Amino acid sequence: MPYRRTPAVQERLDATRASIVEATQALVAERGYAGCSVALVAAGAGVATGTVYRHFPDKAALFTEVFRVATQREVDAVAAAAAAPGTVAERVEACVSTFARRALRAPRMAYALIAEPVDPQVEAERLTYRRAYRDIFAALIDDAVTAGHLPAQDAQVSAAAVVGAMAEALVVPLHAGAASRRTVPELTAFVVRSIGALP
Amino acid sequence: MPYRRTPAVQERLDATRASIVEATQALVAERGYAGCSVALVAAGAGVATGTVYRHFPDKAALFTEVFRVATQREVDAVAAAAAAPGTVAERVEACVSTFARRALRAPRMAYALIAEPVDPQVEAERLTYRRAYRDIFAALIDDAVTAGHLPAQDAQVSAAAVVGAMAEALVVPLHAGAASRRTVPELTAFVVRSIGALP
DNA sequence: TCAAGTAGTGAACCGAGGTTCAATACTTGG
DNA sequence: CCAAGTATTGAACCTCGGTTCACTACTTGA
Repeated sequence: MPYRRTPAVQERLDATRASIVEATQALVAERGYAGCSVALVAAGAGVATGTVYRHFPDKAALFTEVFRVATQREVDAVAAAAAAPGTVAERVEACVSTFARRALRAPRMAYALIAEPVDPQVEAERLTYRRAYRDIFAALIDDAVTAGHLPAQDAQVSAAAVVGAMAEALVVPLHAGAASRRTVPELTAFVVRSIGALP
Repeated sequence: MPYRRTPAVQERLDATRASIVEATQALVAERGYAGCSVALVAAGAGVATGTVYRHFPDKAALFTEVFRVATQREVDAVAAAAAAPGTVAERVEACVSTFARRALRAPRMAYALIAEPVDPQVEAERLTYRRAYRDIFAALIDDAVTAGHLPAQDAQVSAAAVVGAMAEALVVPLHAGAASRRTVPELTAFVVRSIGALP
């Protein structure tokens, strides 16, 4: 009975796969999707280009996974902020400032996740995650409207608009490399007003 | 004294150029940038591919011009709405509904202008036009704040957020092909609230 | 040590689509 | 009609980065 894939080997395989993902993340964070060839990824991970294809069917799949992992981290952070106790305004403020501060702390990566042109497969993933953000805000808004803390409104539309407002208000600062000190509080105030909450 | 470029010839050249631009617009409106090869553009304009390159240095230049013309039309429409007399709320409402209605009337084109992945040169143009939209709203907000009709706020941030809100709230409807009847009024209400205007 | 089988390699391959250019068809003033 | 110059053509070219695959190096249990 010859070769079997032992736990030790599996572990090494997993480590290689992880290092590929890691190298890709690092490259995206440094130069965005644009400057991210498979050859560069492989070099970054210390493997041959062919090895990348033993772990991912194609480049899009690799990028999709990297995008998914990075974005899920952000979504989780915002969801945690939304789950904290407090008034609607406080919770929304927490969400917005969490999102904005994290984005501004890693501007190149944030730009890649939010706005950089990507191929259609990754773009589809981006839509999925925008929906995840939207759902967080929609739930918050829906509850507050039901409880009478917010004026009647279509939570889906409001939530989508909030997500767009956050993204757009940060695109220019992300390009510039840093936001003015006032951007985050201004944006949170904007969002609080937009859903009709009292500060 | 042989060949000179006579007015008649110049007219024909201009017409060819225009038909190339027109064919590109039609193609983008129909299938987006993704399904828009130079060969297809040439076929649509009834010329050979080489002819396209006698009018534009490269594909990106052609696309940039098409994008610019199409977007300028939209910006002008919104600017006209902003210039109409009325309260801040009324004028902002007019801007938002103008933008939204026009987008929903030509969803594929609107998606191409607002959100479809494009190559970096066209993306740069997109940023320029987002800034144009932003400037319209920023001027409106600035004036109203100065006049005491709106609470103090950073007009640049608010305006950027408004633009993002409009874009994002429409992306899903544009993908779906049509918006719910409520989307436009909900969005206008959102924007009016967001800048602190009284309806 | 060995046979069976898998992971890793990286140079070569490849396709799609933008771009070029030699050849052709026109246009112009005389 | 002609010479000089221009517009048009479209098949061939080129590029470039994703993908493949024959080959090598390992790993495994007996």
